[in-house]
Amino acid sequence: MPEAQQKQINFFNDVYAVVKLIPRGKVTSYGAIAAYLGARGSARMVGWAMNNTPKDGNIPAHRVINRKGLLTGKVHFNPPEQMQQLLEAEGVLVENDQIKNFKDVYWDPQLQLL
DNA sequence: ACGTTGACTGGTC
DNA sequence: TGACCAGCCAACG
Repeated sequence: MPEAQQKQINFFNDVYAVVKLIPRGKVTSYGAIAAYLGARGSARMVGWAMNNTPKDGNIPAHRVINRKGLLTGKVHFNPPEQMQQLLEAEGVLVENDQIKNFKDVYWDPQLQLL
């Protein structure tokens, strides 16, 4: 396997690992994950990684949103409505593709270190 | 090789 | 929060 590809897969795995650590009923942002991994590039890489999220892995991608609490990635779900549906099922209030109690449900990966 | 694009973010107004 | 801009890096045509 090419070295570059291996490196990218490791980055993906890190992203997935952090996403899996997000407690039920909580959400976090792409930037927070990027920062936790050492800001390797930028938050866009996290979004790119999510775009390659393996469907067969138990990745709660619906818990990853942008800094404004907006469900920017809902269109990448199948179907898109499922993202909000999953969040609401966990107790996260969503309205108009946006987290209502964003501050309350926000979870910072850094807390995982404690 | 270059320009565009994107599940982003932080600063400014 | 909204709009606009710049920085960011890999993928794609």
